[in-house]
Amino acid sequence: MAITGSEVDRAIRQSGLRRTTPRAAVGAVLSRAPGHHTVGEIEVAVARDYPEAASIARSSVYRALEALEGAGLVVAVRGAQKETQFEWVGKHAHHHLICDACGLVAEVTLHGVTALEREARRDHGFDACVRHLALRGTCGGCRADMQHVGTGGAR
Amino acid sequence: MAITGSEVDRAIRQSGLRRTTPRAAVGAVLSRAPGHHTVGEIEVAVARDYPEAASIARSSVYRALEALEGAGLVVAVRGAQKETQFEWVGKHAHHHLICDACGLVAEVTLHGVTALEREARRDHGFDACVRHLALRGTCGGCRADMQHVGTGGAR
DNA sequence: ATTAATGCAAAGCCTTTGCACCGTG
DNA sequence: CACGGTGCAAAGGCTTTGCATTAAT
Repeated sequence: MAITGSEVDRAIRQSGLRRTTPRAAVGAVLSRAPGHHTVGEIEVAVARDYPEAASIARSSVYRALEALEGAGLVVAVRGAQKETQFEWVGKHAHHHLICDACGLVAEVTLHGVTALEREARRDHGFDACVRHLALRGTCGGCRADMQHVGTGGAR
Repeated sequence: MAITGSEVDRAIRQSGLRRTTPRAAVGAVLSRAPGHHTVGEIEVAVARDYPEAASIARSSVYRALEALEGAGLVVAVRGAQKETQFEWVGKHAHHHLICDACGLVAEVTLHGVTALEREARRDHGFDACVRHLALRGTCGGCRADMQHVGTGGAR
């Protein structure tokens, strides 16, 4: 016990999940740090922020994330990198612009996504759930740089 | 050499890549079978369709896919499943609606995506490249079924 | 003839799983 | 008190990498 992130705790319980130390700690860490995080990062943050919780096994972090994801409190982002990344789901869905050149991750709101969901439902009878959407591409700065280099390879 | 997929061969060369047997075979197999394919499936298909090519190592399939992806001829889809899936990129970008309930994959065209790219560029100066977009959610049929079951879990 | 890609095999690494013990409801 | 979750450690499986050889330009 302990680790009373209050808000997070409530969210966990309201999802019908048992409030356990690993889940509370993982939830607290993620909710406090917006953005994408690997399991390793989460494990370190948990150990750092909750030394009292002593040892939270890595497998427990995985299982906690699985539970939280199932409850819709966390989204898993399986991107280009091998390691899956996780992110706390805030009030409203938001979106990320990930630059393949410099790795920059901009957090923005794309209104077009709503239109997209509507289109899927109206034209295809599909109930899309876009809790999180990441668009890959090139940010303005890097695009300018590429002009200098010339024939940039791919990736 | 051999395996003259003509069209695929040309695409490979025009991308500035060397046309090698593994690349040509992998490209031919993918271009002939629309949809997502795992490395294992591709390996089997290559061995089946090109017995003449004798042995194409699995690592070569991986490297060929990496090269083709870098050239923009193939897209990698890292979804919920552990195995990465690959797909040949046809003329126009298309989109997939993946039902989390029944696994159905519908291939559709979402015009809203273009608007989304425009929005990213205009409002955020970001040059998004959406070659392939998969929307997860629930298809019409499964949504109807869920009414019966009641409190459906997630995933 | 150069330079890069392949094949083979072994290592890597993230993730999952089994089982006994402990915490939660 | 019963059930579900946790810890620990080992297994699992997809992917990557090193090096000598072979193919492509």
